[in-house]
Amino acid sequence: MNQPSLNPADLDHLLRQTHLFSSLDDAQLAQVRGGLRVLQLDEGQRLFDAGQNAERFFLVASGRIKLYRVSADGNEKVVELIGPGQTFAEAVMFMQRHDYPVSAAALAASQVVSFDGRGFYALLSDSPRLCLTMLGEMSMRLHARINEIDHLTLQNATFRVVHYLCDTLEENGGNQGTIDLTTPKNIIASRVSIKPETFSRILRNLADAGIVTIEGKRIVVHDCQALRAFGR
Amino acid sequence: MNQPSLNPADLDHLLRQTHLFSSLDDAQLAQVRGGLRVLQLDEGQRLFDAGQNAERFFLVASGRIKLYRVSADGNEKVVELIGPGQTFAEAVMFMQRHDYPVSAAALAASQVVSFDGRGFYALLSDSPRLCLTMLGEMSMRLHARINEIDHLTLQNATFRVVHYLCDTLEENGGNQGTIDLTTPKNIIASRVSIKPETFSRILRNLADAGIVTIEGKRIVVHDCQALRAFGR
DNA sequence: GCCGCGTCTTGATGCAGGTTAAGGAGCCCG
DNA sequence: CGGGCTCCTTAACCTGCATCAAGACGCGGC
Repeated sequence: MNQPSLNPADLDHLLRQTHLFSSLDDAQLAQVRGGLRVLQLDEGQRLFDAGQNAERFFLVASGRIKLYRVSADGNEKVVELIGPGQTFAEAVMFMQRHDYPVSAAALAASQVVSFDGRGFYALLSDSPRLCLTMLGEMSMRLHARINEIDHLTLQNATFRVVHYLCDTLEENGGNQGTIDLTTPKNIIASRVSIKPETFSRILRNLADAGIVTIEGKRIVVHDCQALRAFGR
Repeated sequence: MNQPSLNPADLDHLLRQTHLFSSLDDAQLAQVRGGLRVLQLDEGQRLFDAGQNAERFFLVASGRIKLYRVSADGNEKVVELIGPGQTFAEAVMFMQRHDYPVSAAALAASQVVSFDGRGFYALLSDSPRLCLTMLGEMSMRLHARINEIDHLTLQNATFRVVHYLCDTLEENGGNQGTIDLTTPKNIIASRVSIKPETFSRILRNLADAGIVTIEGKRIVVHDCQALRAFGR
């Protein structure tokens, strides 16, 4: 629960390596620093709810955040998983209706830095370079969403699982072939839009086909080629 | 096929009422005009394919364009329908991989204006106001995509049809209660991610429930309230 | 150790929407 | 008018994934 509060040096390092802030000069960075707050979140703690008025955006320092939607009948869809070094909810600043389109909650104890949207908007309005960085960031997000829609409508559940495994494989330090599921399986299932039962079954199919080995929260991928090929 | 080529006055009018260009001064608008081309597309004609190198973005003057993806096994998903006055593929300019994420084709004979991406990028890089307009535009798109993911994962087919009907109802001149389907039903079906047969069935359900009347390509909505309520 | 609880797996059954197949309704063109 | 399009509808059947229902496997607390 009580992590040591982010020290100034670490915070500085975090800000400087955040892509969104990469084009800022010292004065601008100082202004960003002026409006920030550091939050400690317990496991399960909610950060904001969909529909809530959005004045701030966020950067994860440690832990893990889920962005999700809940339907009228209580079903939950995890839209995105956010890890250390990643920002979220920046795009909200530009929306006509000024509120969060998703909810956010901590999957584990987390440290999150929040920034003042208004202040950052001011910064944007006289720094074209910053704007272009932001535009780049947003077009990446947009593209990712189009891909997700593609996967939901043109591909099946197995494909989505395989895709998720390959993705986390290459972002978790190269092609070691081993994936440590930091995230609970039911959350991953929701992320790829299937039920936990189905996720379990699909993993077993992959194991039965000799493509992976499941050891609890550790998945060993034997044949990355075959894995990609397995989804359709 | 041979529509009269867009005359200069109409073109001027079109550019001036396009939201994306709303903040431009005369000099900037002149620069935009310098890099544009007017295209005449026949029904069914493709404008670009997914994966193709993207140097231009577009504005529809007349007609109707579909943006879509095709899966390995030949299935097609219409991601968006673009009508007169709307722009598309602007976001592509900012992507690292510089190519279209979707394909585009004309659903009917159309006139489309295309713009030079590089030139516009230059304009952006010294006009923060233009950047902010662009950011607003993109965050709207992003939000729309999140909603679509929500609808695909948390709502059912009937909901999506109802939602589509309500949307087109209010964008086609107020709540008259009558929708003229300018777009073929199989395209609409793909847009809401169902098969034509299912679309047909759902419309009949709505008709059987007395909520709408179907007269070929014309749908009369009797009770907009009940229509909204019918999706779950 | 043993209990209690949350996560994960496995099997049996159900159902929304896809698939297949067979007309019907326009509509263009001879 | 009639034949051949393409688009749409209807009906019978099928299937991928959800749902429901039991366990099994941790793992922390005492």
